[in-house]
Amino acid sequence: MTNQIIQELIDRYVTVSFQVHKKAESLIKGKIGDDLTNDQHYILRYISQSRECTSSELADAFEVNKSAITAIINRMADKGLIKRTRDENDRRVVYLTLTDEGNILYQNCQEKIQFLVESIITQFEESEIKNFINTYEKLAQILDKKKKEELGE
Amino acid sequence: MTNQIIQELIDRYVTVSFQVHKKAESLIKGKIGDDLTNDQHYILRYISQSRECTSSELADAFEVNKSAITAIINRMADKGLIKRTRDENDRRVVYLTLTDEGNILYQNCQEKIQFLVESIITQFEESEIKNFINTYEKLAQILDKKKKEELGE
DNA sequence: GTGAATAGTTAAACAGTTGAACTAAATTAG
DNA sequence: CTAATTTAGTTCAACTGTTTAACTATTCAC
Repeated sequence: MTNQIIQELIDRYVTVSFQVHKKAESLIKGKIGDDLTNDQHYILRYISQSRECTSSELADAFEVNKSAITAIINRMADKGLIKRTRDENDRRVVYLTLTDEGNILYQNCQEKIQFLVESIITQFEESEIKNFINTYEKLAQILDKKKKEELGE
Repeated sequence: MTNQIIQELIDRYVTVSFQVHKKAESLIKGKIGDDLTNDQHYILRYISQSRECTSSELADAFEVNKSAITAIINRMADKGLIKRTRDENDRRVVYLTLTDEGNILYQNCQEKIQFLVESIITQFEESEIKNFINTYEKLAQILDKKKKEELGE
């Protein structure tokens, strides 16, 4: 690739990734409504998909400090959406689970988001969207490696 | 596409887009350092690329309220990075420009981010990354249309 | 058993966001 | 030409998310 082509690709990538993220967040927010923030919805998703979810795991996945997770979980626990349970074997560990109320709210939002994403994905050819997601996943791996490199320096 | 395939694609997409966004933000933050937030850096980028940038335009691009932009611009103007200039023809309008200091800081960060993105992009075959960005841009358009549909309802 | 590591919390400080109320200027409609 | 409406932007209160540093409580390693 020539320098010029690379410059152009960088510019297009930076612009479009920003735009897509902002637009997607905005659409999802419209679906979720005022009961949850997007982050909170994603945390409910993460907890419901993980077998034994802890604050540290969330902090890792979200790439934020554990205290940021504590704050979010506090708010959601106050609203009765999440329950904390101490591990009896290692009493430092706290497992996070959805309450019934949290689960109902999550499923409700999830369904709407599912519809939204489906209505978007199905506008692409199957091969195009599959290639897209494949590259996206490769990108995630590369970013992960990059992150570890930077930390290792 | 069968329902099952669609479900799987939705799940992969939601997961990977979240991951890539978090990882990319985290890497960029590492490059920018403590002088700017990622949002602030992107605002500098936007202003420096736009000929006559206003708060309303930024609010539109960022999909947030104008008052959110006012708050960000206030902080950056206080730090001497951005200058406000009233339009003499339409005195409601305020144009935003970078100060020299703002421009130097921006260029400095921009260079590092450029290197970062380049080191990532060049790990893909030219055709793969081009296809990826093409689909990404198509996605941006679809999301835009979707947004307008939702507003129109 | 003592010192280091781990899981999580707390508190202060700040960035980002919303919604509503506001100012000031421009546009439009009668 | 005035009055009502729209537009650009700001202010304020309230809230979410984040970081950093200091802290508690527990477990691990030697």
